[in-house]
Amino acid sequence: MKSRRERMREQTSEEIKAIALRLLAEGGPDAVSLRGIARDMGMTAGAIYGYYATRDDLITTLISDVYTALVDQVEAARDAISVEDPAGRIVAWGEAVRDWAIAHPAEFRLIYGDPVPGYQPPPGGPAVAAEMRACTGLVGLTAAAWPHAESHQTIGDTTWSEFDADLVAHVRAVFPELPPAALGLALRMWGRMHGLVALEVYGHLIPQSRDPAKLFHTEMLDLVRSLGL
Amino acid sequence: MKSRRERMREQTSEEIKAIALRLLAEGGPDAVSLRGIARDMGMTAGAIYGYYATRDDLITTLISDVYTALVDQVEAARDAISVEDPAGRIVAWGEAVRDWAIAHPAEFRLIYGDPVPGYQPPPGGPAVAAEMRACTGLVGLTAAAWPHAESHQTIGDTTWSEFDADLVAHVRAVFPELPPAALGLALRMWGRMHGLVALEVYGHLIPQSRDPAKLFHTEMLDLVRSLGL
DNA sequence: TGTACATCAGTGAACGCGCGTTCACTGATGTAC
DNA sequence: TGTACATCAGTGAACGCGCGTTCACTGATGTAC
Repeated sequence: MKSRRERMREQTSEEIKAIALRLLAEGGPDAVSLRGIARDMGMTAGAIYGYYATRDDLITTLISDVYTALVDQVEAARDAISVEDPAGRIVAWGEAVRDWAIAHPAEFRLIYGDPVPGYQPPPGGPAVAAEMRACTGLVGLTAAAWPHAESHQTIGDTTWSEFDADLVAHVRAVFPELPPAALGLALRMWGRMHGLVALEVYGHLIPQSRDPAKLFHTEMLDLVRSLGL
Repeated sequence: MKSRRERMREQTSEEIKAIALRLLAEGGPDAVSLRGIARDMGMTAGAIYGYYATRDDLITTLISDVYTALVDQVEAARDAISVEDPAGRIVAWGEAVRDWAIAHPAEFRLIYGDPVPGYQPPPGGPAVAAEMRACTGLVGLTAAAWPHAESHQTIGDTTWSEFDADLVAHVRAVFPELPPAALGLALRMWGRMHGLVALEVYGHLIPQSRDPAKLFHTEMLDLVRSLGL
């Protein structure tokens, strides 16, 4: 049973994060400062140290939260499509990534770009757990598509040693039948989903394309087609 | 005939940029400040205003220079391969992008990420010219591959209206035979080359892959294969 | 129910820092006679 | 060649700013009797 004080603490802690995200969305990475957050909350900057040990601590929490939200949404989009339709699930995953990125460009930059001036991420990265989930999600999609995709890939010379040992152990435990080339394919799919979205979010696609959504959709269709689905 | 003073001016102007780039490479975006540059040059911060009207002016010049250097290198890599080998030229282009990015990660971030805290790019973007060159280069590669690629693409419902009018005018002038779907393909190729490189430069691939170079190479081979080359 | 004490969230002032930018100036370099 | 003047690159001090972080404190909220 949480005391009133505990509940208040949690609420304030959440409010700090919420306002930090709002400042991020409104003013970009530079706008996220302890003083700015405190100002917006009607507090003193020093008060935040009652909730986060340091500015970078807060940023790390933010990145982790945001990455988790992204993965939640992307997994949900995938699960809205039947497992009988691996191609649909891949496309849904990709489209969900883009939809989220377009809806939350500042958060996308926080995760995949330079987060905030002077920020030093903790060893292992600020959002290992969420990134791992994203990665295994992609491997799952690849595994489902592999029966069709295999014949379209050059699998001969790919070895497990090209990948991180922990990742390999995990993948082989969950999908014992999968060859190393499939893991490579999963990472390449990640790159393919990331590329156009990153270009668009950072403003490099807008001068060229009037319909980035369609461009991305075409790319996703081409992706599943190249998988033989 | 340039006077001695003029030559000195140019030299100092170049030195400012060179030191800014060194600081960027060594200390990240936050390290690029007029005071930091002046300190490194043994000058006063105010002296820089004799060369650049404002900090953002300098950054804009920097971005433009760096983007130009990238495009120079990428075009050279392409031109090292015979026009008889469109697939080889595409792969060379992609590999050159990655090689440059890995050799100059800070510069890559300057171009494709958030450049520097507080930087406000000029209208039209800081490196329109270089980006246009990159874009037309990709369209050229696509045009060369189109005879083989066409049958592998879904071209039916792509229209010119999905793209920027100026870009379309330029493309149609240079490659009158090319359909709109080819322009879409060029942009998607851009995304495909960008994705894995961006992930790697920003540290999202390293925890997973021990050999990102090979992963990227596989992706490029898959790209030309999917073009029917 | 009322009082005495402990907890602890938040204050406000201060610290030292580095930043972009301005400006009156100095002193070396160039030019004209 | 030598002198008088003009140009102009760079100085150094100052401006106001916002930042992260610390710390002695206040005053409200909770707890124990």
